[in-house]
Amino acid sequence: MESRLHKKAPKPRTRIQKKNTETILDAALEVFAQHGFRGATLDQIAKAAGLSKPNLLYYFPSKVAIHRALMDVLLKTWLDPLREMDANGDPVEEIVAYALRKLEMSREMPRESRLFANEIVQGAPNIYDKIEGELKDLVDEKARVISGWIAQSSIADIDPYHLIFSIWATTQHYADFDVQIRGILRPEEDTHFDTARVFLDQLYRRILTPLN
Amino acid sequence: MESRLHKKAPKPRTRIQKKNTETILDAALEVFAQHGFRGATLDQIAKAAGLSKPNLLYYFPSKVAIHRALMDVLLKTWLDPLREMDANGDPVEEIVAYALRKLEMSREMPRESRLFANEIVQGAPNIYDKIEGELKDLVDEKARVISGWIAQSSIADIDPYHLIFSIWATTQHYADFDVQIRGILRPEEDTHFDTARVFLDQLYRRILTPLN
DNA sequence: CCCGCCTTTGACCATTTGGTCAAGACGAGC
DNA sequence: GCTCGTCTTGACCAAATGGTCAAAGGCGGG
Repeated sequence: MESRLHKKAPKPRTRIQKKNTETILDAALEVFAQHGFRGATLDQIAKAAGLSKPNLLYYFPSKVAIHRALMDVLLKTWLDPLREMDANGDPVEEIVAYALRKLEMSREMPRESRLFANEIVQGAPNIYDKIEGELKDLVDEKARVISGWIAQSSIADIDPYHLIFSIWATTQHYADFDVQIRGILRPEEDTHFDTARVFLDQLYRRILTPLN
Repeated sequence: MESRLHKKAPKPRTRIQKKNTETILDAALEVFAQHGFRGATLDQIAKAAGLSKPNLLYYFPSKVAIHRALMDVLLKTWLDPLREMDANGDPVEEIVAYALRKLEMSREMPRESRLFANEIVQGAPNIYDKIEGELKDLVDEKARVISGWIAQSSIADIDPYHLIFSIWATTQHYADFDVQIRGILRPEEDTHFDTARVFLDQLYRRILTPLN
């Protein structure tokens, strides 16, 4: 029962606590994603959450605490698509599916993507330990899987790490640089995500399929 | 002589003015790139420039003026590699060379890349007009060139816009997400840029080369 | 209906921040 | 070495910002 061994004990007891912490985190996501940590203010978050500033600080001890809570939840969500990549599946399909899953995340969760982008661009001051830790571990593991596929000639011979980086880059780009893309394509609705899906499917299929 | 028609008249008259405005812009680049516009402070910039805060404001009327001056210079530099893409050159080589040129920029000018990234991620509040303007125009023009190459079967049939986006994404990623990449690869020196060059060369060559 | 606890907030505080100002330092031409 | 315009800065200001606190509001169990 006592899982107090973990540093984080986010235990919303009452339902009102649960509701409010969620409201706050959602508002914080919105604001942090748009302005970055230093650029965001408690007043903005409070207003977005529909609560008073002292009330925010009743649920979270400080601004950084809100940000940290957000990043903790985020990193897990963020890595899930990569975790799902199955060493026993069809190699090309697994990697392509991973890329398309990430693209889908850019469409569905652009705020989370931008929050992450802000944090990394500014030097990852709050999550560098996690990058060196669980992120690196997961990537190393999956890079090994990909290397295995290459060794058995199931996919073309390419650097697994740079492959993963390119998937991150090309998919997250559609969330992080959204304004730029919309400024250039001027898409009706989100049609550019459909054309992006076709493009990325084609791209990764072509580089991965072995030449023979 | 009187080029007063242009809104911007950055005319450093004396050499000391020229030197100081340059010093300030360099310091501002450093600070804005790391903290974003709102996260950066005049004191930080002043300290980085080795000048007093009032002295900054002697050369630039305000914080936003510094940022604007920086973005003005930057956008031109940023688009140069794409401008150089020659409609009369060898299609595959032209595009691959463009990608590698952009990668080189990520290596040589990471601060500029991150400044740009910060601005776009946060919704491009200060340069949206330029995105819709000269950036879109240039991209449209080059997309037409690429479409021409596709029509004459010089390269494979892929969406020109998404191709350009993917080049931006995969190359700028090495500057913008630098900490993440270093956290994962732990490269000695900048060796990962060399492996990235090989990877991207291979990648774009393979998707562009027509199947036949 | 009342008690005690969870929740909410107006008023307040210290610090930071963008920006001003007036006075002083400096430097090039005479 | 004097003068005038350029350059530099310490002191200052008003607004914004992260955070505190005491008091009040609300709500469930007896």
